[in-house]
Amino acid sequence: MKDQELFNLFRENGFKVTTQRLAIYKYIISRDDHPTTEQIYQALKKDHPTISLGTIYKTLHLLKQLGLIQELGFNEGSIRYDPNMELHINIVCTKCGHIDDYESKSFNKNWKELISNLNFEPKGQRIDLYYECEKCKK
Amino acid sequence: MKDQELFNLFRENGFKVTTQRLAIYKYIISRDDHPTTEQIYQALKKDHPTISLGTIYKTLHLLKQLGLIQELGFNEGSIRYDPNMELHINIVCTKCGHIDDYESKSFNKNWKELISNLNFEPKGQRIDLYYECEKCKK
DNA sequence: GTAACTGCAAACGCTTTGCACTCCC
DNA sequence: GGGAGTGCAAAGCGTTTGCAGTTAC
Repeated sequence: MKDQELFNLFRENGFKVTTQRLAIYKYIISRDDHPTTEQIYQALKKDHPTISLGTIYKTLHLLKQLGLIQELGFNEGSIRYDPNMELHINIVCTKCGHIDDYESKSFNKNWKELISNLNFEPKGQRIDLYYECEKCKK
Repeated sequence: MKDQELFNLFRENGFKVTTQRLAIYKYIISRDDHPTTEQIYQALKKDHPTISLGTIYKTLHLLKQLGLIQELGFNEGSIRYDPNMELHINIVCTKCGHIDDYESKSFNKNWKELISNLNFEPKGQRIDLYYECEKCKK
């Protein structure tokens, strides 16, 4: 998404474009794992020393509301934020919590078929596959 | 699972069989939605007036450790407990949090195929499909 | 008898809230 | 200029922990 489109999306929905909001969104899409709030906070403190956790939480809710990110709640306590809104599988390490996205055309085809046979309209999905990653096996 | 098998599973793993543990497990499997800790607590207080939330949390961890239940973390804050350990789809209402299990043979077939093509061994999965239920639409 | 479990209360950690100050538009 | 947003600190809430009393075996 171009910056201009992002700005418009914010403004059309009555939200202001601020340095903090841009920094948070850009940070999330720059990563292919799905960071926690704390990771976002730690990473942004370098360039934005006064940024607060409160702002990060508020911004994440806003981004979710705009359909730009998805929240993935886990049992470890923390929530992770996934900017990949397309149909995909989260490959999750149960030890360290690392997440990789995985795309399978045959899975997607089957999923769409399944959805078209339902008698209600789905609003989204979450597909997790759990395993133990190489690092954690050692 | 027969009571005797359950007792043995507990004892083989060095855990004692207690009234509270049995009550918690039986309550979870008696329901087809997936209750929260609070719901379990409220329901069991009637027959077990002195039961505590602490005991419920400890027991749930134990049941998870024994592979009898699965924890489903959501963003609403609370965790839900699912005694269905077979491959299935959770049909989740995003408004009220109600969950129904759904089984699809063609999905299961496709999923197993997908898993057999991976270069690592999966430890489990979680498949959620989100929608808005009839009650919440009104 | 004794090691494990329960129940209670305090502690914990992540998230939300309230409010004065600041900044976008 | 005015209202929305930020940053800070306090409050909130689900979960975990510690420990004395109790129970399974």
